[in-house]
Amino acid sequence: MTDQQDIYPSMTISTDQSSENIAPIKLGERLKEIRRGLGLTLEEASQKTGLARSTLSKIENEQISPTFQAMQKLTSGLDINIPQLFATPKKVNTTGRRDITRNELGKAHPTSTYEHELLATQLSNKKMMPFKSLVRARSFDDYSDWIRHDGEEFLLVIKGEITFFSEYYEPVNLSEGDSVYYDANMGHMLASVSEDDALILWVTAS
Amino acid sequence: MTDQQDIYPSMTISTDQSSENIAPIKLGERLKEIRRGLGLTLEEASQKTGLARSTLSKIENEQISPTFQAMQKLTSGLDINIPQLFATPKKVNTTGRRDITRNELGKAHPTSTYEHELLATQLSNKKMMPFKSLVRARSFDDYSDWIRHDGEEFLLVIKGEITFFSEYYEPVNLSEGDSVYYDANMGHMLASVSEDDALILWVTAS
DNA sequence: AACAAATGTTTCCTATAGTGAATTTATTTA
DNA sequence: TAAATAAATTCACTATAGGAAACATTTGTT
Repeated sequence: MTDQQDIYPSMTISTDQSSENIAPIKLGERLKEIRRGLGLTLEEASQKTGLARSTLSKIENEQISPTFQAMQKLTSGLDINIPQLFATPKKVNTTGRRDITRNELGKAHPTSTYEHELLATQLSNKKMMPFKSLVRARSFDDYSDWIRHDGEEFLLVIKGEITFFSEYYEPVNLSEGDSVYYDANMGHMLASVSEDDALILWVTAS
Repeated sequence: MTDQQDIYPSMTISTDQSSENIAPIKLGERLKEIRRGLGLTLEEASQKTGLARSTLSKIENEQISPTFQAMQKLTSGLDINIPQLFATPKKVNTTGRRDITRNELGKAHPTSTYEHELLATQLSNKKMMPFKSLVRARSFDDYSDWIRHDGEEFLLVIKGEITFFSEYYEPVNLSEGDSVYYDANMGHMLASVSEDDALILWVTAS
């Protein structure tokens, strides 16, 4: 699945762990709060960070935009967390999106071991990526190696029966209606047990 | 669904964004990975970020230390978040969790309009919450108001037929195999059309 | 191979970040 | 209150980031 993600925008998952997407960040203000919170003067902060007193002053007053180097000195010197200093400027607050995919009318995406049908491909930047898959593989050997990628995955058997192989567990058979939720960093793969290819629903999030 | 989430740890969804990683940083290297991962050339990245191609090249090769301004352009232009920039992608937190739910053996959770069956309840702090639901409601009037909550939702009709009502769209009928992906902030609700209660799979992420 | 097209790097210049010293502003103390 | 001291800001300068274009390198094509 992973290899072609770039080509399919609808396959992109918005990782969106962005903190409270607060306004266009007032880094200076923030820094001042932090320094004050630590009860430090500019001079003391200067000592700790190795940045000139004047530089700190300018940063706090938004007169200059510190370099990454400077920020590293700041964060290590004052022992603060870089990600916190940032805020993603644009809050995408998506609301009201909707995408219906009729049965069998998803976007086909065949591989050697699966016949994927991508769902909700009209929407990009989703938190989840849902798709149905026909499991063509019949045994472990149909794969060259474990499948492994970021995020978590949920799968539900819609039709047929499969064996679910995973790196840290014994293989287990899943029948219609059975489901499994797992960490996708753990190697995993599927094989159909039933005569016909099994049909499953897959949802990924990262 | 929302009202009782606190009581059920397995219903909690990990919003993530925990502080985690300490600044390691080969920023340039990391940026290059990200850009490449997005399948962008320097020129394309330049267009998206508003930073000169040469500047991007220098940043990637650690020849300069970008200013905060530049970094903001980077993160908003490439739609990446800061943790992503600072996280070493190597740290595979292979938790190796796995949770199988056999057909009809999920955790029952009945309401007036739905008969929910929670799946993967052994795991807490998941990115997604999957559950099957029998749709008992037969019409719009069975609800007092729109259902509305944070996150995004994916639903697939397993059995029967339903009408999907939503705040900004006309009602639409969904049959077996049909699915819909929508923003859960948008008011939504379901009613069974079929004689028997319809069975659906639901996955939520926020 | 020879060429063309694209992608990436380096150069050279301007704009701006960073610094120590001078200046101003706040705070303390007599 | 003013003087003394501490703290923060501004000044004048140097160092470095950012941009346009030249240059180099890679990739694809005939």
